[in-house]
Amino acid sequence: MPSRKPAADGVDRPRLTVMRDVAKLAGVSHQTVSRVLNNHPNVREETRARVLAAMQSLNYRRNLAARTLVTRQSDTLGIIGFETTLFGPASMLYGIESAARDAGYMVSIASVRDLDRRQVLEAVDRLTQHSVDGVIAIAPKQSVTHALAQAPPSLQCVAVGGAGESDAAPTVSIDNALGARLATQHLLDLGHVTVHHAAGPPDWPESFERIEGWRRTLYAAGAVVPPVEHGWWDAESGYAQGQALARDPAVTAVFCSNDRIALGVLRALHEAGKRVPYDVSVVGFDDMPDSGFFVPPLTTVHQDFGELGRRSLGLLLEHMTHSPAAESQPPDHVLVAPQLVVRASSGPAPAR
Amino acid sequence: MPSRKPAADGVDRPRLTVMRDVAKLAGVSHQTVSRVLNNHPNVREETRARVLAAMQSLNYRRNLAARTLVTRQSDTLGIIGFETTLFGPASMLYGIESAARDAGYMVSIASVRDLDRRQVLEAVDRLTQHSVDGVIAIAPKQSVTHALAQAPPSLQCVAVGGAGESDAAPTVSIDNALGARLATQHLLDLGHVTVHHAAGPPDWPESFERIEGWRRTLYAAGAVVPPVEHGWWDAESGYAQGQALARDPAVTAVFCSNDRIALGVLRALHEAGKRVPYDVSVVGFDDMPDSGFFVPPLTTVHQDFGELGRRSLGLLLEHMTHSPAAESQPPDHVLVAPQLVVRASSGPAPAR
DNA sequence: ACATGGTCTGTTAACGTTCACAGGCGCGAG
DNA sequence: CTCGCGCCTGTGAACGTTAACAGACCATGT
Repeated sequence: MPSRKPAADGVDRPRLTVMRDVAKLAGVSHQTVSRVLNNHPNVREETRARVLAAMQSLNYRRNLAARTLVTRQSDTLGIIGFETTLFGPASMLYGIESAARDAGYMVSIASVRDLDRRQVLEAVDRLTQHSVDGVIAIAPKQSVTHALAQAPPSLQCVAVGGAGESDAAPTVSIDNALGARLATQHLLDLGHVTVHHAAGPPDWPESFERIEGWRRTLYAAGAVVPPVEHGWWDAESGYAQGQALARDPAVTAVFCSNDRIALGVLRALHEAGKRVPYDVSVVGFDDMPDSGFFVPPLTTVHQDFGELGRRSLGLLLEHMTHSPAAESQPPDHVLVAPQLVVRASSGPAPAR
Repeated sequence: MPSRKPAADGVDRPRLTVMRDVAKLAGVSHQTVSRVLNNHPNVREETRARVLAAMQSLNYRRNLAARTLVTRQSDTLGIIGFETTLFGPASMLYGIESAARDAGYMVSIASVRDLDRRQVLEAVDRLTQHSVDGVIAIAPKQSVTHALAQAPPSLQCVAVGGAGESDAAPTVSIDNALGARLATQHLLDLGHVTVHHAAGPPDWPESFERIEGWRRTLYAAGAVVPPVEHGWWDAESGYAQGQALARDPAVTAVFCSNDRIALGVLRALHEAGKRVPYDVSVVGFDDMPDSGFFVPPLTTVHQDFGELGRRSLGLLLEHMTHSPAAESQPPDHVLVAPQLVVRASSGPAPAR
């Protein structure tokens, strides 16, 4: 691995202030400064104050690299990101980062373009080299958690968002099945005979679990389960699926696997002359910031991505503290409950 | 500053493999291993191969903390992020990160909740402590670039997205005035007598520059410049502005400061019975992934956030290499040109 | 008076790299 | 043959912090 970055021209060496400088000014040894810095109990109050004052006046910052070298702790967490330009992942990222900051950690991010094992392991490797203390993977597919299992065992990893259960790593995710049930039941309760589904990609657990939740709800209600079309997560795919649904007069209610798909479906229905919600009801999933301003405002399943991020951080920290103790028991899984947000896009089934 | 993170229980010390181990196995000195690692020219080919093989078989990874300690280079860049859950900032973040990876850098992120000087400086401080080699600030407001000027002079900073010119730091941003001109001129060319504007927050340079670009274009065309309402960047604000605009029969064309505002305007117009584009034309700014699936598909100004991220990284790297040389000349500013994307939401002015 | 133990502080040795320097070796020129 | 000058390699000392240990000091109980 050649290092092709601009070599720091060794011309300027500002000689930053270090512990010894502080120590000299405060008239103590560098070790005492260290003790003050690390809140050791056995420092006389007056000494501590003197050291603190010296640090202040010299504008001293401790050198984390040196600290990391000896403690093998970097106070840095790694995040493996995927599709972080989208609202969901971006929000999780943000949630993780703010929670991490509050806990005194820095976060480094390693994005992957695809979720294959090679790229994920490479990301883990880069993070490991930068000696992160733990890793959170924004991992919407099983392949990631599997890859994570191959990470050095000393490195604690947790997966967030997507793949529910997994014996490879602890996970935090939305209760997708519950969300799907809420949406579907809501539509059934409105009198719709059945509910169609505009799904996401079939190999994504998030999509799969929503399909299952939808299917089971229909089944439990004795409703027929219409065939499901698969697509991608975007409005374009929703538009295509929506066009097909609009052609079928039996369709009075559509549950979409996310809000972007719903946006496409809304447009397709509109162009086909179907009025929402009078002719067809539409429900989404995610509750993106502007979903309340679609035409009409979208009924959807709200998921709290920030909470997801915070919970995953909590779980990681927990595992980092007593890792060897909990070695025996299987990794735990946190499920966060989503909430139905009813707006104008869903209404009573049209009279027949 | 107390450190309240879980203390690493010093029970397990796996004693990772270090240079000395590799050296011993290859029958050379640790220094030769270092040379191989850093691609120094003066290593016999055969020796290099032996060392490489030893590294391979021991699965050696170099300890970056130690390296950072002595070289004062961490191969890590810092990003100061703001509102990173939104599409624009999130995309820039991603663009920066991928470009950084290609250049051999890791990125650490420090989000700020608000853009006041204190928080920005605190973010810089956290990044400095983790000894980043440079900083890119996603800085939509002047206050950030000003704060950046207070950063330790040894730390190279660039600002991206938003505030155009600034003598405090080099910047990379979209040519907002140009974008506004493209949008406004497009509507004028369609025969609209004038163009109204649904603006963003007045104290954001991005918003301000778009207003100016819009205003100047109208002025140059001899069109009257309608009063402008200010709002936030979201659909809710667009909706409110849209309701007011819908009441005014003179309004036949609206240029919105971003796509989310446009979404709200579209809804307001729709609810007021105005048909887009037959009664009123609407143009947005950003070209978010799903803007092509609004009802109707949105004509908008496309900005390439990823490119913005990449360019800012390039600029930063450039400044890091020959920083003392370019000391004298003022910081440079890169402007990226946006592009008009014509879709269905804009059309000829209605006959009167 | 003397051991005992607690509190506070200083000394020395890691941690794993890179840098500066010093050598050994071979080869062509004097 | 010897000198000098390239290559290639090894030795020692940083870098700035924390960990381990030892010592000084003070109070307390016998």
